Order: sequence, then structure tokens, then C-alpha cells
Amino acid sequence: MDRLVFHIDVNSAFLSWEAARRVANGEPDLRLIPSVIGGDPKKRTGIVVAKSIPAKKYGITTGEPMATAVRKCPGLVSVAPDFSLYVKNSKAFKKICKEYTPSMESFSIDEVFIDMSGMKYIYPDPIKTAYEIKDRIRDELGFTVNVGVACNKVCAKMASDFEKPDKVHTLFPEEIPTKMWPLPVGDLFTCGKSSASKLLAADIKTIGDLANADISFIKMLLGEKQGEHLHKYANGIDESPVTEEVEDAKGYSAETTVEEDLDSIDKINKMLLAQADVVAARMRHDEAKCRCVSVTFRNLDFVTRSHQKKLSESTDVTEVIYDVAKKLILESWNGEPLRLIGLALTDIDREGYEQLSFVVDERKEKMKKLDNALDSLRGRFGDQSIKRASTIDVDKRVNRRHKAEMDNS
DNA sequence: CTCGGCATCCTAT
DNA sequence: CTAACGATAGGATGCCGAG
Repeated sequence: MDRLVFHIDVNSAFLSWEAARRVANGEPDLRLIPSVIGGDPKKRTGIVVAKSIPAKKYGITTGEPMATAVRKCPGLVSVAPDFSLYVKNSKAFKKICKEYTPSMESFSIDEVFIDMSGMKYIYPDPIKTAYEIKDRIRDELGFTVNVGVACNKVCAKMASDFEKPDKVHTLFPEEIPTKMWPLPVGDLFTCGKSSASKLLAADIKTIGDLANADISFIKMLLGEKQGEHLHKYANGIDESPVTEEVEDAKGYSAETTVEEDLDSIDKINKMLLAQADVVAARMRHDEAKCRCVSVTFRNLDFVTRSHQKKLSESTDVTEVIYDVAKKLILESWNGEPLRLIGLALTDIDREGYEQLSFVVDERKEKMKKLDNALDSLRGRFGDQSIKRASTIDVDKRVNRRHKAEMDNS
């Protein structure tokens, strides 16, 4: 039995949400002028996160440095991101989507899949329902979405990416050759830069070329998994279910591009402590521990390296994590200046109770109490309220925006 | 030969 | 003139050494 899946995607989400707020305040509509959401163009970390359609006409692309965007369009209006606004809008948008079926998967802050297969009797006309959802979001919330209607997630996602904004598109099996196959192969979901260039080198230019190519040849080109996936996607095949449950995190990480290069072990360690503090607190909030710590760093030539270590025992103690991180950087950093430093905790352990040992490690218990005290203060006053004295001077460089702020009410 | 550990690459929003 | 450029997460892959 064929499924019925919708993919609902907010058009230029961050920019639309900022624009909708301004319009509600009687201010001009950012969507009608060349505008972007992005960082400070004077800082090297400033990139374009979202763009208006007029900005796109100047050749401005998502992800490009703010400085080049301004060069392409001197009058460009740029607005700094406001994450709390996005969380509010995201929730409102998902609430409407969820009214149509119990089976909704949050794919990102601005995208959902909904499974409408079981809704045939309540919503007998899928296209009409798709239009209704789209129009309700526009009229009630003040921003537009695209809806893709298909038999599986990949086709629904490809369909929602057709003409924008404020559109409903279908991609049913019989439409695949005409609507999807003519597209450049790089437009296929999960066909990124690397896969696209390998395929192009083999003269596979369109999704149709890929769909009709020999599967074992594609696997040879792209590797076993990626080859299999892309070949199936190109043929419109995707069995993956729409899943409501939010999966537990498999890792916690923080990385920071610094404004001033890190050229001493001291500066690096301060960053690592600030990151250990933030990332371990997030992990503890989820009642998780990690068994692996890794550091990542990037030099001025953009060469990125990483070094990791598996622990003999899982931990959630900031101090332990920081100690391992210091050791890792000591073992792997060659002294060259760095533009980025990061800390990741993986190999997550969610087994409830830790084993009681006969010998209680007093030091460990004390550190744990300190962490708990810090966590509860953070819980009450927010992440910013408490800092270790030694990290205060680097703290403003640490980006504390994280998933916990995004998810969950 | 298989497996775990590790470094790196790829992809997404 | 070029290339320049985020944070976070998950998965894949290739290599190496141990058993």
C-alpha cells in the first residue's frame, strides 16, 4: 500500500520570520528588498544564514561570507540572527502541521514531514489539504511555506524544493521522469559537492542519468552506502518511515571560530575550559555521560585536525573532560596559530545508575557536587549567569547557542 | 580475518 | 587576482594494530 507523505518547508525561514515580525510592527517587508540574516561583516565569522529572493538575484548565496555579499550588493540590508524568535515561530508552525495527523517528524527548525497515509477518510483530497495547511500558515502566522506531496520522504522533500515560495507540488511515481529526472544531479537530496563532482566526472549530469545508470558502477564511484542511497533516491525509492520520536543525542559538541588567533597553550586551554563547561552541562541536563572526548582545531590555512581519546570509564564531570581535552591538545597541537577550536563528547552512555564502588572517590564526589551546584544555578538563571573566573575573558567568544534552546518548550 | 579505535571526509540545516 | 566562510550533528570510510 502506497504511503502519503507531506514535506513542509518554511521559505527562507530566518528571513521570513524576521520579516513577519517587522511587518506586524508596521515596518517594511524585508522579503521585498535585497536583505539577509547574517553575522557582522567586519568579523571573519560573519556568514549569510538566510537571504531574500531579491538578494538572491544579486548572486548572494547562503553560507557565503557577509563581506562578499555586501560587495555583490552594496545596499544590502543585513539583520543579526535572533534565535528566540525562530524558536517561537518554529513551534507555531509545527503546531499547525501537527493538527492534520499524529505522525509528524521534526526534521529541523523549519521543516517537518507528516505522514498522511492513515488520513484518507478525514482528508480525502491530499492536494486540497496541502493547500489548506500552506494557506493557514500564511494567513495565521504571516510567513509562507512550500508543501511537497508524495509517497515517501525523499520525493516529498524534492517536491517541496521545486518552485518557491508559497507553493504546493506533487511528486508521485509517474511524475518522476518529467519532474525530477531533468534536474542537475547535485539537486538530489544528500548529493553534496563531493558526490556531484564524482558523478559529473563520469558524465552523469542529471538525476535521470543517475537513476538509469548501473548500480554497481555508482557504488564503485561513491562507495557502498552513498552509492546505494543515491541510486534509490534518483529512482524515487525511499522506505524510511516518518518517525515522531526524538532520538537521543549521540554526541555533544561545541566549536568556536575565534576573532583573534589562538597562539598560546594558555589561550587554547581557556577556550577548552569554557567549552567543556557548556558542553558537559548540556550532557548532564540529558542525564548522559560520555566515554570519548575529542578536540578539533583549524589553522589559518583552514586545515582541520582532530584528536580523540576513549576513556576507561564514562564521565559527566567537567573537570575530568577538561583534563582529557588539555592532554589531547598537548599531544596533537604543533604550536601554529589556530582560528578554530572545538570539543566534542561522544560514545554516550545513558545507563541510569553508575555502579557503586566500595571505595568512594571523594574528589570525584566533590567535583560532582560543584557541577550540580553550577547546573542548578544555570537552570534557574540561564547559561550566562555563572562562569568560571578563569574563562570570563574568553567567554564572549564562546557561542553558547545550542540545541537545548531550540528544542522543547 | 575481524574488530575496535582513530582520523578524516561527507552531508544536512 | 584568488579565496575568503558557522555551529552542530550523524554517518561513512579507510587504515592500523591486536587477538
